[in-house]
Amino acid sequence: METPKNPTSVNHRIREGLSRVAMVMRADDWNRAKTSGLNPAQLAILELLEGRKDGLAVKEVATNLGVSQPTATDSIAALERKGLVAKRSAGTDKRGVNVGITSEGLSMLEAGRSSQSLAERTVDALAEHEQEDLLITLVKMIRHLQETDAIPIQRMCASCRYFAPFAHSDAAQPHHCNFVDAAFGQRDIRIDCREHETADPASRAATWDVFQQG
Amino acid sequence: METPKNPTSVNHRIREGLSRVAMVMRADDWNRAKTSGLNPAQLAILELLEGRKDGLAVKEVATNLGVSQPTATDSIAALERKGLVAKRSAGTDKRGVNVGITSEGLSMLEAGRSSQSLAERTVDALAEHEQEDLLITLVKMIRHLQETDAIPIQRMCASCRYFAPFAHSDAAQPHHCNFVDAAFGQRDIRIDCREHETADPASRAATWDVFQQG
DNA sequence: TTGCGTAACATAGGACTCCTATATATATAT
DNA sequence: ATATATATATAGGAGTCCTATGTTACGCAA
Repeated sequence: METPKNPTSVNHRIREGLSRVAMVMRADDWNRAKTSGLNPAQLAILELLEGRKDGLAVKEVATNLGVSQPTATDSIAALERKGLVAKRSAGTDKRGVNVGITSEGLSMLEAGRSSQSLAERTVDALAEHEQEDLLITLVKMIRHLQETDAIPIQRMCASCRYFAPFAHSDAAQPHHCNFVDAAFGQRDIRIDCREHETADPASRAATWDVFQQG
Repeated sequence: METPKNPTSVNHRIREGLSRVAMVMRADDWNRAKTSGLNPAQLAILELLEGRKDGLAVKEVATNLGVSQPTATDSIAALERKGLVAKRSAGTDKRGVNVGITSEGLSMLEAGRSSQSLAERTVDALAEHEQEDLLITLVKMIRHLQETDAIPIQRMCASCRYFAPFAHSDAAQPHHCNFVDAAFGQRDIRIDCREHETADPASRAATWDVFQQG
């Protein structure tokens, strides 16, 4: 039994697996980014900003990407040089800036979307029910990270005030979104919805309770 | 319906989720690595080499980490300066080298294992059955990547000649490992087993068929 | 056995990531 | 008002990561 890190732990093996998949996704990101003269960090910022028409503060970019603030400043500067993002000063607070994607940035993203990525094909190879389970599991992991303040609130149904889980008896479309006022299913649960509005902690907890029972 | 990338696609949302989790793991890796004066790339190499007492070629390090060969050379050189890995020339072929972890490298890894990482706690927060499902899903994804030659063969049960899936009727321990000659369960499936020996493609396919039915 | 194509690794050059520490200019609380 | 806290920028440094190219060394054929 000469074992490096308790290999009988499911936890450890899951993290090995996640690392592997993450590695592939990172390599994938390089390929996607490279074609447009970018790198993964810059591409990530562009994609982050795509869904936020009001822009983000430098600090928000940093926390969303899990890097330090100076690093975010660095990458934003690189994108600025290329004309893909632009800074404008944020409303009242004269210290803050608002980083927004430019139309050039949007076109660049659009252009890179052509071919199917390796990650995309890999997920496609899973059975439908596996995809659904994986999505829900990821939601649970991300929610846990949010609620323990490890990462900022993500724009998921789980933390959204418009989300009404299991509001319908229809097994295919049990949930309801009060923003678009429509029923939807497990596989339609959002990870990053631009219509998201953060609910207060108490109602988040209540909603999550209901969701978990399903 | 002004949507960036077909948000109705489960595939896309899963990749959003995986990216999020990957990001957290990367940030986590920085913390783990930092305490020992390393960075994630160097830590990854050290961990890769830990399970390979015979060492790896530079090229193998590169493919296993999904980076270019010069990048692998770079990082290996950084580790060499710190005395954590050592190169010796590979047997016959005088072009090749064998990169192996030193005892200093092993101690460094051991020292960094103390505290529970964020990723670890996140996986722990999942229910047991969810952990098991996630592990199996990851195995499927990685296998798909292997079989399509996107990544080199990983040391998983799925590609191992010693793996006999569903050899027993016991629902808790249906599989059998012919290396240790013991039964084991779904949650014990290995992602990176140091006893792995690659089976030939035909028997891999047959084994996988059986495994998938379970 | 000379020679060509190929394979393994190293080097060179360059753009950037990413960190910590610190400076600068507000904002806010006391 | 004054101290403290916040948002961003700068400085400095190690190292990642790429492409392109250089060195050897292998292996097979003419």
